[in-house]
Amino acid sequence: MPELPEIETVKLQLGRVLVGRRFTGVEERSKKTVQGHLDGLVGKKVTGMRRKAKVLLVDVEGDLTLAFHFKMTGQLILDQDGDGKTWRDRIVGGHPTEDYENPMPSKHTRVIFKLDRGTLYFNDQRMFGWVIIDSTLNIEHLAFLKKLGPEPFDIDEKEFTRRMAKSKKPIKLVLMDQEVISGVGNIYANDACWEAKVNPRRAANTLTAKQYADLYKGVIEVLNEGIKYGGASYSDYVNAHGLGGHYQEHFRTYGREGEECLRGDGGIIHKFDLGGRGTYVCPRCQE
DNA sequence: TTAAATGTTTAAAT
DNA sequence: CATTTAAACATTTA
Repeated sequence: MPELPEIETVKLQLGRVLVGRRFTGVEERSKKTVQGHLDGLVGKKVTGMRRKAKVLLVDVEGDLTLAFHFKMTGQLILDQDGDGKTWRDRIVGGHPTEDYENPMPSKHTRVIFKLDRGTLYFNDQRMFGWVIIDSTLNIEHLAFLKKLGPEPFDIDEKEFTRRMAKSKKPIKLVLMDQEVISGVGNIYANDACWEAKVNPRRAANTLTAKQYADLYKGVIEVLNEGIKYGGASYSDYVNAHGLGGHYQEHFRTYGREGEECLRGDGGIIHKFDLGGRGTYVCPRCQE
């Protein structure tokens, strides 16, 4: 489920307990998920957690770093007592599914990290996600990370405008282009456009100065709100566990097809396809 | 049975 | 070259 706020939530919640733990074993269940040699982790402690856009970085003793990309359906589950059975001792993050409370490992478990206390499971239903282990330096020089644009938080309105206005593509696609700015995916792009009263189809170089400014503020606002609410999830598993993920209750447009616009302007949220992704607009305030 | 799903890459078409 | 469209990756669920 991974957009920036969801990964940030995993970093914060998981980081609290994972930092300081020591790897005691690894099990690679899906070869295609992993790049590098995980066995180098055994005997080493986690020293820190970082995030670059939608990529989670776990720093480990000996100048090692693990990089996780959740893509559409990646999730991390830390089972703290290590029996894999009950969910009450778990810290879960990423794509919300029944696996949040199912016994671990499940059929979607791709990598198992055994710890001195507890077990960490990387699950990924659709197997688009990846885990890369390498030296910290090499991870930081990964092509994937190097080509990422800055996160919205790291640029000002002027730079945001400059970057957006370079393209004629629909503004929503430019928002989601990780090489222009990074961290914004489909949900937050939809909501940011609504915040700014901008039609997602509008050519990115044709917005008014006010619209660029509003869009910049909108992106920052929805991302910050996402982080504040602990990311988004479809199910209520996370809520039931008190482990975060309430942003879905605050979606502006995403998943609200047929519902009234939250501005109360009487518009009915309309869904259409843009660049192959579900796109939601209020025809009243986003024209 | 068909469509769609919170990501990214690649190729082909315009 | 810039942009658009489609498909691919693999699986589940509505």
